[in-house]
Amino acid sequence: MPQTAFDLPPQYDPHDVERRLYQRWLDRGVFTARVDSSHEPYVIVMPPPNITAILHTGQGLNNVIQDVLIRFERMRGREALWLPGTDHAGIATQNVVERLVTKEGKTRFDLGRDTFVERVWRFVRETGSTILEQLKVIGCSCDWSRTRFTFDDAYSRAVREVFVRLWEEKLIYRGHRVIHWCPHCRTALSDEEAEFADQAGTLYHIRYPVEGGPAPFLTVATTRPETMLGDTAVAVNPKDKRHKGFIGKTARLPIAGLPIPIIGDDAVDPAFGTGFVKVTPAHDANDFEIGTRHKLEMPLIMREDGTMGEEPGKREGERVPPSLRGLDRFEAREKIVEMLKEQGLLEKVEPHTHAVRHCYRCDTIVEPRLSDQWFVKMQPLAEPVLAQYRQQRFQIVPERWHATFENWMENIRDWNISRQLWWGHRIPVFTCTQCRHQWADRKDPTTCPKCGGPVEQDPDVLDTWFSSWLWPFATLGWPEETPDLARFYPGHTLVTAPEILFFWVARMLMSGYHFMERQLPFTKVYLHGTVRDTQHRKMSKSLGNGIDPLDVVRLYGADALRWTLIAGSSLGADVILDPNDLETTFAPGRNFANKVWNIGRFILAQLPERVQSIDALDVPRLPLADRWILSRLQATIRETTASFEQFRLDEGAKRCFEFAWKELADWYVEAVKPRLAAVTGAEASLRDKNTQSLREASAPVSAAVLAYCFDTVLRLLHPVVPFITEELWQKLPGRTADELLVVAAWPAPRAALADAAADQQFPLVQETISSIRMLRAEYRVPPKARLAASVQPKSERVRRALAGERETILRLAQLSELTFDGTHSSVGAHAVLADGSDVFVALEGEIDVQQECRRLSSDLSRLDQQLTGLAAKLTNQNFVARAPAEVVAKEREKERAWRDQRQALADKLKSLGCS
RNA sequence: GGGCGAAUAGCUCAGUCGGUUCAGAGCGCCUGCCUUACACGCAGGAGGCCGGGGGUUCGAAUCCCUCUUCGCCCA
Repeated sequence: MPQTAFDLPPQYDPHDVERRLYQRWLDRGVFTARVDSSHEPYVIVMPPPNITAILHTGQGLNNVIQDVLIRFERMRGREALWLPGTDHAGIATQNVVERLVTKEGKTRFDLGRDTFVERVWRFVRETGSTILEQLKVIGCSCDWSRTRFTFDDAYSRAVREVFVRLWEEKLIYRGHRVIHWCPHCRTALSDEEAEFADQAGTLYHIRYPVEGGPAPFLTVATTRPETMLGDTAVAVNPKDKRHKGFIGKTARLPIAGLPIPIIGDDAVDPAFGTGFVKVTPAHDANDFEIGTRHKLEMPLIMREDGTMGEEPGKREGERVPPSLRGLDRFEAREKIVEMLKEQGLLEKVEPHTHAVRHCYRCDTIVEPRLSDQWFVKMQPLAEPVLAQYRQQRFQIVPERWHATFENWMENIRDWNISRQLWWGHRIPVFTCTQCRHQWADRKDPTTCPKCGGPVEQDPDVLDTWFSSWLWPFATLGWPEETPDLARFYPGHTLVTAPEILFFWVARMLMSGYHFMERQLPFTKVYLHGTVRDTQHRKMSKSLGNGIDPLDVVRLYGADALRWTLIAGSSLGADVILDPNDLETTFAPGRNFANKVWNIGRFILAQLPERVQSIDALDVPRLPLADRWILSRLQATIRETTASFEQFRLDEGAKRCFEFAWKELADWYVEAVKPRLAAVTGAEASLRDKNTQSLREASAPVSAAVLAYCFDTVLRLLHPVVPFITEELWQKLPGRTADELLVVAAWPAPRAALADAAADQQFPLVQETISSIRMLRAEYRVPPKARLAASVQPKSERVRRALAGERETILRLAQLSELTFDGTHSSVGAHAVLADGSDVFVALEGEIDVQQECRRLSSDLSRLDQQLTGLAAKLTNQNFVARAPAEVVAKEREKERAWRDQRQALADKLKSLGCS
């Protein structure tokens, strides 16, 4: 097979490669987990994105992390299953489709429930898998044959089964209480869905006249004056001495003009506002508690859409005056404040910043509202999971989430699972219109099982999270006992953002434990960071500070995107990207890919058709450079593997970068060029027959080493940058047409190739070369000028190491001559290596002795400073006595080397006649 | 109000067990190079009181306390 490496373009073009390779992986079915294999499974379930979603950078990060892990474990021989899918996302989807319907000039009410739901299904069929297609573009190796949707028939059966079981276990109940209501989405929300946001508001101090009290009026402070129409009491803390005389008296509610009692309740905070609190039981959760204790009336004074008044069909006018009826709650607020002002009842207003809950889907301010909803009793589900956590049966990484998780689990609150939506799993609760019997059913009943009367189904649907909390097993076919379920449950790692730790992760742990015979769905939860802009603001559509990952793929390639995301996020830390400067943000990834490409281009061009196996080499007899690079590779394998195992993906990626670019390309490749050239005949300047034969003999060896190193580092890099590595790996000699890197074996370190001596000695070669290069730069020696140099090694061992790499030093330092006897002509530049070895470069006529003196004495004084510090340490009895012997020994060794170095410098200064 | 995290080079960040020539990387900057794998590159270089203060220790970027600034979560 002729080498085609030089046909490769000098710049890597990802677009050509990515689509083709991804298709090849798909065609070969390498992402499909086999249910019948003998390999131990490794399972990740993807956090299902909403069907309305298009890929943003945060999801990019989330999925690339999962892809790195799944590719890593797949290569390690596990039966890897990465299960993808989408979430039907009740509120979000209903909102999106409602907007589409609005554009058509209609409302969902015009269409009616069935037609609207059919319209949503059409939307799902048309665009529901957009984001999954986008994941393919960035290289995600999901098992697409197992793609699931939380509204699939089978999945829906699981949801219903879970509801009915919980019902039977009496863990589902009907609650009458104040919940979070989104007037825009017209549905209830769970505690988690109603997010706090600080808001600059106003505190209104309002006077309520008092009948026969200690004062003509009292003053309440509120941020929501419009709710006063629903007040049924004023409360004070009975311990509040200021207001004691008021309890038992009656206040007259302004505007509504109703008498309301003044009551005492411990829940009132005397320090807030005036100490008087208006009590609106139907529109405030705390007031509801007070109202319950005092058996107060609880009138609703707003409709579901957030306008003032009672619901249509209900009695109007009792509390909301006609002038306010139908007004939006915020317009009503202004109007009420105006009315109060006119009546002289507005005492004062002051700015007041407070946390207000907003709908997590539409950002509307949530209205607390009294209503009937279905709740899940959570404590019985949470308790055993918390116990499992404390027994370390699963782990949250990074550990700092520990307290947050425990705190939430300990104080878990019941979960409002009903949503007043049309798009979602219909709640399977049925009521007999005749005998009022109510029950949950796995099948849709036609008649009441008790009396045979007609039945009605609850009109509401379930919270979306009530289906996604079943994701790890409902996706595998539960409640059926499928082979997939038996094989791939429980899974292993869950990768997600901390935002949904409670929404989703905690609940999955609970449902898994509860419904899957006490088997937790995964043992590791990796919570990664958030993608932010340079001002540390979360990327979001509304801020316009997002980065479209597909733009990045188009401009820089998928590998560049992946590289930036992985290398940029250390364990659990946020990733900062600059949406205004994609070049600075993503060019490093592209540049690295290009570097790998060119390393490949060079190596492939050098390799013969048949390359020796690394096992065939007599490793201890190899040149130092070979032994060194092989040893560095073993370290790279070990460190990268360990990093990936601990989710330290950035570390693993950077270690490979270091090896490929710095160690392999910058040093080893450069070092072996002469040896390889001897075979290709490109460099004919061979000095003698001995050298020639040595070079010829070592060319196949260098090829073997290069091939092994490159093959291995491609494997190590593959999880992070799958495309370019696959493309190059397939071009290595000896590859058969059907071999794929994606399923190649993860490298194992070979103990025989670790070489501590080479690790120590090659850096001397590097240091020699660097010091000569430094002198060249210092004296502005023209790049092409070849110089004569002489090194006086500190020891015989060093001499042998340097002499063994004489050719390397000659080439990389651009020398014409190199001796190891330390002899030198009169004029030249000097350097001293860390171990005290002496370097001299002949620079006839170009040397400035003054400059030479300055440089060497500055080195000397730096050393002196270091030595003084070190001496102080070593003469400190406390240090010598208390520090570990090993540390003391190291310090002594350091001192010895520095003294040698210092001596050599001093000698040089003397010989140069520096003052 | 309670809790968590962050602060290290101009920028974005590593620094895991307190001790290695530990003060690092990438980008940016300066100097010189198109050295036939790569200018998306090569070689050399400048640049930091490790946020302030206090403490523990033989020894602190690293552990403790405190202050300042920023971010997040929960009520």
